[in-house]
Amino acid sequence: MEIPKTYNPEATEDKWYQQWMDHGFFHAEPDDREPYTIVIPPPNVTGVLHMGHMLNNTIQDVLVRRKRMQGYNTCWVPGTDHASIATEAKVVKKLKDEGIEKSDLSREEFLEHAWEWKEKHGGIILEQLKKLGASCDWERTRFTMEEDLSDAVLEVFVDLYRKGYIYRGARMVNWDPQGLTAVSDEEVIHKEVQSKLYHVRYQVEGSDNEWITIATTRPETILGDTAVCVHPDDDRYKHLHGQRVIIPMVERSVPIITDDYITMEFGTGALKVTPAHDVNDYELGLKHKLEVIDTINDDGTMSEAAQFYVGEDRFVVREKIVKDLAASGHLVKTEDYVNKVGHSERTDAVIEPKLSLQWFLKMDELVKPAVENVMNGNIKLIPGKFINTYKHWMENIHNWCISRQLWWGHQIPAWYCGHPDCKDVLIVQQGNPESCPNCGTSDRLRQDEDVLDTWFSSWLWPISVFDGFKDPDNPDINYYYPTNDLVTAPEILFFWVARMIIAGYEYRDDKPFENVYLTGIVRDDKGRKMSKQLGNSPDPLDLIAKYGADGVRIGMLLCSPAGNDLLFDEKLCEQGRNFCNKIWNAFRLIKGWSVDETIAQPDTNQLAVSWFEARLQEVVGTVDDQFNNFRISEALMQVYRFAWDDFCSWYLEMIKPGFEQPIDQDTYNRTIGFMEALLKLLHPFTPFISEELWHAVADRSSEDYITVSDWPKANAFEAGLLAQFQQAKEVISGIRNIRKEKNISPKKPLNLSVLAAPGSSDRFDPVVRKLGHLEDLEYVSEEVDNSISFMVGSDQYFLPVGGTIDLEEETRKIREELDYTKGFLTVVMKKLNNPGFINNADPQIVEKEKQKKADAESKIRKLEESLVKLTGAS
RNA sequence: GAGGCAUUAGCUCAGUUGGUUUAGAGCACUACCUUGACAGGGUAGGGGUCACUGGUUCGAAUCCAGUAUGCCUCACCA
Repeated sequence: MEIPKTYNPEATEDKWYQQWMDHGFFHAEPDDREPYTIVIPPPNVTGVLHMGHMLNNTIQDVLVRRKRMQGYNTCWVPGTDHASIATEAKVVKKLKDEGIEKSDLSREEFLEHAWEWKEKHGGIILEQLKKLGASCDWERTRFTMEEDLSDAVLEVFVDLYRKGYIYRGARMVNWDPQGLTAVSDEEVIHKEVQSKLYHVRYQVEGSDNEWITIATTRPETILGDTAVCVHPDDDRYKHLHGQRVIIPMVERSVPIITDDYITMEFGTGALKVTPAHDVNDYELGLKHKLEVIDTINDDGTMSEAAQFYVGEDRFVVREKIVKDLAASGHLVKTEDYVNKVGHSERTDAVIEPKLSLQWFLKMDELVKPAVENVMNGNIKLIPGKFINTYKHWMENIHNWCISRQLWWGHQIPAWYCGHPDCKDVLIVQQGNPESCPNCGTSDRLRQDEDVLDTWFSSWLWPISVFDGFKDPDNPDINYYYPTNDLVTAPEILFFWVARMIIAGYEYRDDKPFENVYLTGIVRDDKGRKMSKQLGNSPDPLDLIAKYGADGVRIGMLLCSPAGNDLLFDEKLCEQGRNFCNKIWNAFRLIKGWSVDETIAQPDTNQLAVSWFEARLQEVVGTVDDQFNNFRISEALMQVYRFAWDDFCSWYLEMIKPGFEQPIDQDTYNRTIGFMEALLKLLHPFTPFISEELWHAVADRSSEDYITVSDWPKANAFEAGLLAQFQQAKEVISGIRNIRKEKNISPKKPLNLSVLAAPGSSDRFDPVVRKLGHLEDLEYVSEEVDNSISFMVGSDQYFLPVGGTIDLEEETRKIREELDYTKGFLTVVMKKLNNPGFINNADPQIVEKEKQKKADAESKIRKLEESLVKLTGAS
């Protein structure tokens, strides 16, 4: 049989994925088994796969595949998000590139383009997930803007409106002048910016030369000032209370007001008040009934009301106004200043606080069960450190601005009647109203132009994907909800996770999921976040082409402790690929053996099998524990070492027949069984190669796939066996060590003499013989002359190496070990001589220390004897 | 500005309620081996006053306080 020297992912991945699909292994329907359910964090419908998705979905797939093998009815629901602002921005840009302005299109025309774009690019990312091996139930793929899910969104809006949680009002919102929409507080990213603090003096009205100096970072808003505010207790300004000042350039007279909101120490202690363009100034304006002059247009240019530089961008105007103020003698000084400026998460434009009519959702009531059930552990965040962050956010939550001035999304189900008798009467309902309930006419009804925030649909995801709104008592929602695990990035803990929890309790009176596993952020090897702009993010599909999907999955998981950021390095994928090759070659070795059913099982093989059997049980137990604690990276490392060290380096070496010799039937069968168990443990991590080898290692029926095989169960095992083998391993290492030091060929036969301590086991002696390449192994009752010795535990081993022995060298080695052991004994004795230790420590611990003492003493005795012998001989 | 999290080998990390060798793993590194699975391999080895300073304790990488550095989240000081 010709087996290639290396594993070829290309030749296997698509083949198995197709077969899994053909067999419907990923599709789930409710039955009487226990369900295990994950809903995917829906990626942007027009997005492409990046490293974050790669990590996130690999983890989900690992969890799902293991549960599937454990016999759960697993359902991983995939889908995409319409991502209103991101997608709309892309479509606008695409149209612009074609010379079409959004403003030239009607809403309907624009949406046609948008749907066209969605049809063309939508779902690419889902196809990419298949390359990764994601075992989603593709028959359940959902999209947040498909009909059923849209209906759910509107239904929830109407319901919350009727419950009094949703209101419409004029408020200061975060305005994105590039996206031309309001965004929620959570979508504003505050960045530190090096800017200037300008000190500008305003003349007191009616005075000759009396001035008040304010400090501002935004001189362009001076044109909209409607007051100057000082602290009531500020002695510097007390004589000015009640007076008025003249705003430069626009020459407007405005009052000097007082408010204890002012920090006297900051700047000059005098604040210019621009109610239209600052959140705090707006509050001051309301309180002091100030005029509001909106000097900035939606697109960030100066408005007519500004009077100067109308139509020019606010940042250009800032420079110009500073020059004007300097020229007119109003600018007192300019200093460097670092402040935080809000930027739009989606467009990165500087956010402009703007007064506008928006829709809001009141959060204070809704949030209560969501806080409670995370705090009481009903929903677990993993790692737990995020609970603090969650709690803090939830307790300081603001009302959620849910309207967006966009077209791509769910249009708000609210109508206004333009009839003169009923100015702006509001109808909120699902579906077009036939007529105005107030005046009875229908021809002047118009729907609110805005759409809803994207998250206003995705917060319903765990319910809506199972049609829990359309049909709240259907078998799917009853069976799958609440789901089990959610795997996502901490970045969207508030945007999405918290809000899903809120919606879950509001609409199902139950949590949406039990565990939230928060992954880290993928960074490059220099710790920078991977991003398109930096160009430091490898294309996941390129990586898959280069290292195979399994290799990349291992690469991702090797560096992904839960909740910590991971520094991704392509070398890890290489390591993953090498590991796949290692497994592949183990298979090659086994398949290369010829089996002779007439030969009896040699002792070494019998021992190897019993040891490996025990070791397998131990590893399965450990891996299960790690999975249960979401320590996925560690579970992988455990399996990795089990495969590489235990299986390849020890087990296969033990049972390997001599060159061109056959192996006995028993051992061969057991080995195939072990290989199968190993492949099962590997399957969640490396689905493709494990499926490939599953079929290569034995003949399978047409329904027999590792994907649907049973996960190994951890059975009881003989712990003593593992300890005895450990001893044997150390003896073998000792022999190898001496060979190396003495330059003896690894395969030259040697004789080993053992001076055994009472109670030591000789069970693995056949293994020591074989792997130590021993001619003979004998037990002696006293030290052997002319040989080199080493100790393992309390047993002493002697190897006659022929030729002369370097006495000095041997003496030095023994002294070294003696010193170490004496040092060790000292540490142990310190504890045992300490009455506090004896009296306070757990008796079991004391017992262990006593045992350590006995062992060390016996070892010291033997070493000293050897030393006497050596020096005595010289 | 307020909270939170971290700091262990060159790198990435374990170290599970304080006591399992005078701290472990993977990768990287060094030396040697290499025609019978794998040079993408094997064997062995070097490498850490567990960030710093105090404290609690019979005993601290582990608990407490402070310092330093880094990261995250929240926040309306112009």
